[in-house]
Amino acid sequence: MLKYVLLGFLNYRNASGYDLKQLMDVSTSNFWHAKQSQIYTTLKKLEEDGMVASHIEPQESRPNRKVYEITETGRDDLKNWLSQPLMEIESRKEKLLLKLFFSAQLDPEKILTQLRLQKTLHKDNLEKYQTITKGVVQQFAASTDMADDARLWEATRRFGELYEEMYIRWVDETIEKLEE
Amino acid sequence: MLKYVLLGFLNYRNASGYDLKQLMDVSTSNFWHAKQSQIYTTLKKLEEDGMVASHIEPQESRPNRKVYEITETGRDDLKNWLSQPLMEIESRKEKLLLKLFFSAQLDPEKILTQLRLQKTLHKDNLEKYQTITKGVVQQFAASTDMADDARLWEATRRFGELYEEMYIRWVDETIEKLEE
DNA sequence: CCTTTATATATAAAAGATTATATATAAATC
DNA sequence: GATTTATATATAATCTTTTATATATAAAGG
Repeated sequence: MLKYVLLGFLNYRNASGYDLKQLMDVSTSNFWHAKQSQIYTTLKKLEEDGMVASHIEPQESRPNRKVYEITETGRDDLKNWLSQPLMEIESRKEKLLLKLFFSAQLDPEKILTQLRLQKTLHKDNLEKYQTITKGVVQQFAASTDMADDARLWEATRRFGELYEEMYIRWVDETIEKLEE
Repeated sequence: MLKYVLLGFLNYRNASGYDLKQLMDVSTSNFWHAKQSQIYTTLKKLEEDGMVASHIEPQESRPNRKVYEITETGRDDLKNWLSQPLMEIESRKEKLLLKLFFSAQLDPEKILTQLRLQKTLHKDNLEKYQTITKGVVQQFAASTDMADDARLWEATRRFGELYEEMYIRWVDETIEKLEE
């Protein structure tokens, strides 16, 4: 999948591994994230497969940039993937729920503390979605002729916001029930 | 992490790899799932590490069962993990959002079709949480002295329900905005 | 003056997870 | 009579992801 994130970005403009990591962190990290090392190894594989091509851009006093561009093959693969419908729903992994599920033998106070901590973390995250990320989307929208893109990006930001709101509501509800 | 799911179940009662797969499918699959092959290889590793012990239960006309039980070491490890607080929020991966994010170049009708399809899938899933899974929790609660456990299990079921409701609302909202 | 942050790429090793395949039989469905 | 479902375990190969490490320097902050 990371493959398609990288092709997706490179379809807009050429970028280095470093650029792609920055782009992901401010835009897709909400629903798709990757470590730096994975991005570099995936780019390498994409080049071997002829999906992207690269050239070195020399820099003074900084390591040279290796800038990638998408090839026709890559563009075809991306468009093919985009048009392929998803027939299944995504499965989640939530460590907190896992702990909760097996926490009956534990001191009841301990799981409450953990729930309260997670609530704080999710509240901070919600604020992030309501400020920073919205700004990023608006910037993109204002500076380009990508009105369609901005609508789609706003929809993905909105998902993050709704998710965090739901999560916080669930934690509140759960704490209340466990305190009885 | 799968390690702790298996130890968590074995802390209740002895079970085979097959049993554990069944248990996960009806209870934790909402927030933690695993393929059969991963369960078997993880059990093997847990035995090598002295976290579980196994014995063969012969059966006629069926392959013999390999039944695992948790050891003291395993129990200690599980309790230690349970009491360790989670300092970070879980990151998600959502293919649908990824596609949506890069779908501007695509035929706009295509992404709407995919959104509608996902809505159907999530609606089915919501129904599942409201019927079958609730029944499983109630069964457990009625048949045992595990009232505390049942409250925690209900909380994890409730998460799945809230998540699906949120998801469906988001799809509706997004379809509406894109149809304008 | 010292530490941190930002810029930039790369690889090795390990862990986690999926896909595919093999074997075996009873019971139920078509 | 043929296929599917359920019972049961196991491994090989591959793919995905994380953790850790190495190198190098300018600018900004404390």
